[in-house]
Amino acid sequence: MNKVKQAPLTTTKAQALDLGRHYLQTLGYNAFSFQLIADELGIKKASLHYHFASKEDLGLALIADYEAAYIESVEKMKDLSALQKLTRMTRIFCRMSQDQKKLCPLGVLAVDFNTVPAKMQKRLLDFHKIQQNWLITTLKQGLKEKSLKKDLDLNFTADLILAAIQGGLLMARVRGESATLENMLEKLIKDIKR
Amino acid sequence: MNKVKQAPLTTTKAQALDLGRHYLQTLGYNAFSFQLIADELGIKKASLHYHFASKEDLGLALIADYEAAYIESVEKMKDLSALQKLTRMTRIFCRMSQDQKKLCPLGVLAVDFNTVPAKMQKRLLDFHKIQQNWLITTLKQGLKEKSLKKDLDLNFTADLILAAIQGGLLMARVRGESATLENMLEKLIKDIKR
DNA sequence: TTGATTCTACCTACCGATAGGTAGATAATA
DNA sequence: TATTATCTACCTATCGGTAGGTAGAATCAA
Repeated sequence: MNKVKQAPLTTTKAQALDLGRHYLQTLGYNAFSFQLIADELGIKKASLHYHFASKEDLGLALIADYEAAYIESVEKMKDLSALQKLTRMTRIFCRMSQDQKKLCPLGVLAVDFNTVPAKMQKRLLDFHKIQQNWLITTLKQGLKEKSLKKDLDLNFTADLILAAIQGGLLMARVRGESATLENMLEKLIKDIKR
Repeated sequence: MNKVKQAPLTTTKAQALDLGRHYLQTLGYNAFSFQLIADELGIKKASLHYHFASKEDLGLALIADYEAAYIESVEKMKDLSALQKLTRMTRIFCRMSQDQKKLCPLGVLAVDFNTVPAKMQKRLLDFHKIQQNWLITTLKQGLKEKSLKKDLDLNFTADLILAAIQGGLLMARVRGESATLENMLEKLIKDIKR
């Protein structure tokens, strides 16, 4: 008797965000449009502006969305060993690449950085710092667990992993294959194991 | 008496290419326009189409231009040791980042890959393979010269260096500093030294 | 319970700006 | 005179964004 109205499985706004992320990851920020998303949803572009007042709005929502997903998946790993965490984390990006050679939204927006509103630039930097800090913390955990080489340079290693992921995603797209990325990240972790 | 007409120091076409590369590296492929370049040159957009019939034309020229510069600088290094080559090569990208946090044209076009004509996609792959092969060859040279660790995985190391460069450039832009990239590439080379 | 009101989520129709690109005239040069 | 390099003027398509309207669901008051 209560809850007569069944809520839609996914709202238009949520679907729009999904499509937005898809097009951001495949086409880049400047090559995807409200029109593209609206067409895919079967609604009018103006209706999309009801949910996202501006492209900046949508862009900020996409970053927030991706960040929330990242934080959630990191949260899920909190009881794992450092090595397990690192492996799972890299697997996220391998799957991303396997899925139509998509790129990390952060990497895409880094390329489009200079064409994006200042507020988005700030969010990007904040998010990047979160990723960096998580990696450093996880590497520290690995040192404590004695699963990583004890003379590891934490900052360097964290940056190298982040760069390898972003660069590897680019290379996977150009080559049209994700295997190299998977091998690279796998070996990279093996190299820091003691 | 011969050569009455002094050739312009740089032709309009060459200047357009320089500006095109500049905007490609700072804004991405889809955010720079003929208008932008024409304005900067002080000519009309239509006049630019005299030199480059289409944006694809300009894009192909930019790739060819960058490739030529790459090959030339590689040619200049041909008598150096492997370690010197690697150091000089990474320095090219460090300077790129120092110069207004520019990205590698290849990395930019990898992000815009799906929005770019097939002919450009092919050239990108070709060029990428050239870079990869050069790195592998140089690493082999390093093995012969006994300056690199003898158990080095050549393909992995070459890919890692390429990825670290592309990813590092992205990170440098988001962070607004190039120091990390320089440190990263320096340490990466140190790590493969024996 | 009914009627008025407000809210949600869409619509049509349009705006100015800019994109890539073309036709054809014109000026300067060899 | 033929070629090169530029111009003016225009095209169509699309961009992000807005104005104003509407059907239907939800909320609130009598």
